[in-house]
Amino acid sequence: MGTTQLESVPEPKYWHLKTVIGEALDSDFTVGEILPNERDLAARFGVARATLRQALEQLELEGRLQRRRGVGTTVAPPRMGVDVSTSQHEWPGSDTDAWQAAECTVAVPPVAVARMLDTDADEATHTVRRVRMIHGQPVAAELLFVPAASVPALPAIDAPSGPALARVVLRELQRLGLEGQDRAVELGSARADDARELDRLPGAPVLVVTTRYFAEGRTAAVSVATYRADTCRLTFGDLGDLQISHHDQERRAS
Amino acid sequence: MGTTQLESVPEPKYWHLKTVIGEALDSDFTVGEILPNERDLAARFGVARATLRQALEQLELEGRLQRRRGVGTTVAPPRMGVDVSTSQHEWPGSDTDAWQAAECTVAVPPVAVARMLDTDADEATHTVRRVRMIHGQPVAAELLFVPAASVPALPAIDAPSGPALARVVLRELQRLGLEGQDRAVELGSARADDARELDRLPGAPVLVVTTRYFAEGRTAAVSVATYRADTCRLTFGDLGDLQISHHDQERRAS
DNA sequence: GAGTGGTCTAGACCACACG
DNA sequence: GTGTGGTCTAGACCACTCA
Repeated sequence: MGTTQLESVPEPKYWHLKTVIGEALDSDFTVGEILPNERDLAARFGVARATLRQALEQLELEGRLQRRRGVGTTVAPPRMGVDVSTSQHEWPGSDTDAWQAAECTVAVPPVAVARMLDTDADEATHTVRRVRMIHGQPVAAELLFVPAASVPALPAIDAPSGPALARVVLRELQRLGLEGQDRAVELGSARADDARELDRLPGAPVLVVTTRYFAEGRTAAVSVATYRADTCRLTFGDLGDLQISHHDQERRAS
Repeated sequence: MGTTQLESVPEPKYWHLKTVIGEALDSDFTVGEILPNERDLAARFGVARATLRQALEQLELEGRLQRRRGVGTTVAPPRMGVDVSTSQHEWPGSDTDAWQAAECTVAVPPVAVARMLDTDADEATHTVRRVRMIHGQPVAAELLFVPAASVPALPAIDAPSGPALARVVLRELQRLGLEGQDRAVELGSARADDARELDRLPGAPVLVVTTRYFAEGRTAAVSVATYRADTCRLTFGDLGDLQISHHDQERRAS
């Protein structure tokens, strides 16, 4: 009868920990500040390190913490709004926007992409690989699949390769025009190559944005872009500028 | 010199496990089939159960497995495409679509929502709570915040409450018309109440869709909908019908 | 009650960053 | 080298489902 809280529904420890630490982040820490290391924190809360880590993982998933091996755990800035809806009739990366370091090879796309492009399952396409940078940070890694049929002028000059070829392919797409697009978003985990470019570990949670581009009455290209789920809030429209921190939601009045 | 694989860059065990099991799912299992239990699987692969679980967690995150306490682990069906872009000038849930079990209270919204609504931080709004069902399964739990200013006809008849009031509020919104909307998607983890309605454990990964509805030149309502990240692929446009399994992406030709 | 996944522990060693 | 987070182990107990 000493305790004020009946334990009829025992909340998991890591869940309670997450709440406690989350509140501490709001009140006692500022963005960029370094937390005590995991062994100290675990001792301080009287739990095993694995349990403490479970709580930190959740907070990292929600974009509130950033952990780097060999460095430490820091308080993450609010997620940035990343606009994913280009104007309906313009190819992204047109001029001086945030896509960088294009590379281009010829490869057979995954069957799901081939299906969208309506090409044969083993037909190779131009495959542009590029990274989207914001504030000097990589936020997305993209593969853009462009069937030969969409860039008919190309085969004549297959001399350039790598970045040079990528630029040529993108320029040809501009000339093609764009009639519309289609999008889907789902949760995934970063492949090893994407993880490297996004400065994360393999398996890190990412938002996979699949875009179908239409031109001349058919699917002219398909893009698969993986966005860092921890740092990005994908926006469609003008919502991007707003300062939203979703965890505010936690404490709402009844 | 007996091994064919040089271990210069030792891949984590759970990562390798995930790949192996993932391939087995493609070749040896069918949707809905039950996997051996975790203790058996761990023994079979010669790893600790915690390591095996790390691999299963990743596969579940990618929507390829479904685990239920007391039951077992089953092969998940491909994610379903859920259309999130209602026609630009129509409120969702208009007539016979997939939103259900509306409830309505009056509550102070989280400050992030109040900011979008341009209401005072402590001003209460009508708060409609409903669940989106597809194929008999709950896929999303939504909170719709409607300031009193958006439904001026209401205060006169505040007699009904609960589901009845919810329907009245939604009907009033229809009358208001809709000029446009705005959306953002980010990764989150399910709060306890959402988790219950989505038939998941608290903390389960969800895609949080924040929508701003415009009418009469201002923000008429804000919706915060949490979609099950394991079973849903959010679509914007017509992409929803396509049969995409994203993990096809894994094995692409070089 | 038997069997499942979920939580938790107390260790150990490894890969990496930084001074 | 020292300190950090990342991986891994071999157990234990709990909450849940179902026959």
